[in-house]
Amino acid sequence: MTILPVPNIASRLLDWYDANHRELPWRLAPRDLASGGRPDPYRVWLSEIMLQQTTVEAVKPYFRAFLEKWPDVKALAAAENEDIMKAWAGLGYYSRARNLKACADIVATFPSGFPGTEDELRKLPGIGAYTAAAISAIAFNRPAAVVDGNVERVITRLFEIRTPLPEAKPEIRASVEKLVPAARPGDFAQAMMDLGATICTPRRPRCMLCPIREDCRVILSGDPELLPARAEKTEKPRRRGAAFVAIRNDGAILLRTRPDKGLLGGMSEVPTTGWTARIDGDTSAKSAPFAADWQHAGSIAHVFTHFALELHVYRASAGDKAAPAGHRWSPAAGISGEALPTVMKKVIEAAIPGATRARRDNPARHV
DNA sequence: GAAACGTGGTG
DNA sequence: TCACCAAGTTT
Repeated sequence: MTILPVPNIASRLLDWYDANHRELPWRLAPRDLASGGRPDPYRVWLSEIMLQQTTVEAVKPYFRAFLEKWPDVKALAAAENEDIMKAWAGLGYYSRARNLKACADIVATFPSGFPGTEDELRKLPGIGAYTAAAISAIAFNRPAAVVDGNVERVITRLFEIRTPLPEAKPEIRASVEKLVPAARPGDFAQAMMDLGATICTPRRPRCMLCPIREDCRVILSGDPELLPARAEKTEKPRRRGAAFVAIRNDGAILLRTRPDKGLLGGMSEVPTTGWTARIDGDTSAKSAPFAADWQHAGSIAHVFTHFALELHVYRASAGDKAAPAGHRWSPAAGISGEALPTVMKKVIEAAIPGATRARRDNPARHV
């Protein structure tokens, strides 16, 4: 009797990918892919850094803006750090922007541009295990085991790995290494991620549409939604503080720049009481940058990865006062172009509604 | 290994 | 309102 060969998991996943892959700004157009083209390593790198812990939809406009401003790694290396921080503002995890620039500076000195091996990529700032494997596989078509959050979800369900993360990581990696096909490792990596993003979703996975459901252990014996299991997380502390929006006669706002390291490193902010300490900060107007008729303008709430913050916002007219040491007056028309993290945009909006919105007539508007 | 590090979407 | 989570890296 004849036994028909059963296509293996990678084959079926790639067939599904060919028919169902997402078209994304950093991916090659289908016809270029069909003719054996490879995506530009610079674009792959840029997109992968932006996509770290960040949704595809959030990344798209930033990716387009960066590519327009800095079309290649040499252009990015030639850019001012400050301009990169401004362009990154709102995307979060700002150390990525600093590392992006540091990495560009290094790669711009390499005659052949980005290296293609995981080991070499791994040495560059901002590139860890995942990103090194992703660039190596996607841009250079090398058989790297790409393991991100999507892949962890797909693999733990496929093989019913009930060990909680992060303890299960080595086992997951070993499983992926066995699956990576020699022919199309880059497409395989992206297929796994697309499957995780569109079919094997965290909640309510669409198992009926899954190209590898026949191989899936958990679909038969359990609830896919329960995997991957995760170690218990610690409780998120709440912190409080006050923020001060000083407004000069011409509408300029008093700003300062945060230190390069730590939370919101290198980003701009209005003066505030301390609020990154473990203890609650002062929420009164007592520690304002200078004496003035500070008016309470309400409070804003913002949730960071490891703590929730409540900032009481105070507003005052500052006349034509000179900026205190370490501070500067930012012209009203240029506020939307400042490197302001979202929490600070909330603060300024609470004091001056509409102040941070980019306007057509605003020359400082970025993007 | 654990903690620090942003933000926006979703149920 | 809240908890979870998203193409993770660094210290």
